[in-house]
Amino acid sequence: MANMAYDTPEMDAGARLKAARLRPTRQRLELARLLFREHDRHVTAESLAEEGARMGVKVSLATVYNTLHQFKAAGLLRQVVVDASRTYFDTNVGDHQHFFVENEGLLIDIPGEEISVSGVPNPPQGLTIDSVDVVVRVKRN
Amino acid sequence: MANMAYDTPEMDAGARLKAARLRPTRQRLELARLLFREHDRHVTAESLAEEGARMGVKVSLATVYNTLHQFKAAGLLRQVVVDASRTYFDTNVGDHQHFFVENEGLLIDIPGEEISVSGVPNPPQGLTIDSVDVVVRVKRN
DNA sequence: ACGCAAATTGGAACAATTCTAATCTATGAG
DNA sequence: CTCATAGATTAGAATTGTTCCAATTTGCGT
Ligand SMILES: [Mn+2]
Ligand SMILES: [Mn+2]
Ligand SMILES: [Zn+2]
Ligand SMILES: [Zn+2]
Repeated sequence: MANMAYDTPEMDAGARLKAARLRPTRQRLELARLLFREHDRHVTAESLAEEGARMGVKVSLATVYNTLHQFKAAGLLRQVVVDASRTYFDTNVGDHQHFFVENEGLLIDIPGEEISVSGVPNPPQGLTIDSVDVVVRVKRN
Repeated sequence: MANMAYDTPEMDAGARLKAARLRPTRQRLELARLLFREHDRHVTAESLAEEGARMGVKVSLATVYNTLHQFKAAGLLRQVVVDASRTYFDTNVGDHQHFFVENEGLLIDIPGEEISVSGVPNPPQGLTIDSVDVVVRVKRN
């Protein structure tokens, strides 16, 4: 077997779950296949559930929520906060930022190398930086 | 009368509403007084409603929501998206960014002069930049 | 195969927000 | 001033996204 990165898009769903120490249940396998079929997907619980339904995957909405949170906890997904009423999950866990198309609820990646934030002051005493998130809000002309 | 900026914190609630072309109702006046009493406040509808209740201001929650949105539309407040389950409003409408203390739901201002974002690529065709928002997520040690 | 911890599920519960339709009020025309 | 009316407020219902719950099912080590 060729040398392979720990977590690659071409890694199959089973291996992914194993690496994350999550039981490879039918639901998790099928959701992982949907999620990691392509790169850089941005989904909400609802959108993923719908996609599952369309693809004939039988999973309850509760399980979609559970799975997204478990994948996030396992580092397979990251959560992106751009909208006060919906939670987005991102299959791209690397360093990058986002354009957010307000009226469409669409997220577009900005590679981490392109963008940079400088001059972030030290946080107040007793606080440690977790992440620096940039959201470029854009509107369709 | 001394020369005065268009929208200053020391401006009284009535003048503020007049400048924003909003009828100076009792509720709007009282909420404006609470909001602009100090600089740089970050409130949620719930927190402002509670504060009102504490201060003996009689306003319904529906009106708090209406008022926050109207103030925002009038440019008196800006909305800050940092949490997927709550909407924050900011009395500081100038250029600045935020620390967000995750578990406490607390927002802390970062002056706009200190922080700077560079390398934002041009948005995809047909999209125009609305704002560039930086959220530095921090955790209590 | 069995037993059991872990996972799934439908539906109830929740929390934040918006909506509705009835009532009240600021305002400006007369 | 008085009044008519457009605009504002309100209680409570409705909606939405998400979490919780208790019952059932399933993956997996023995
Ligand atoms: Mn502020
Ligand atoms: Mn919600
Ligand atoms: Zn992304
Ligand atoms: Zn602020």
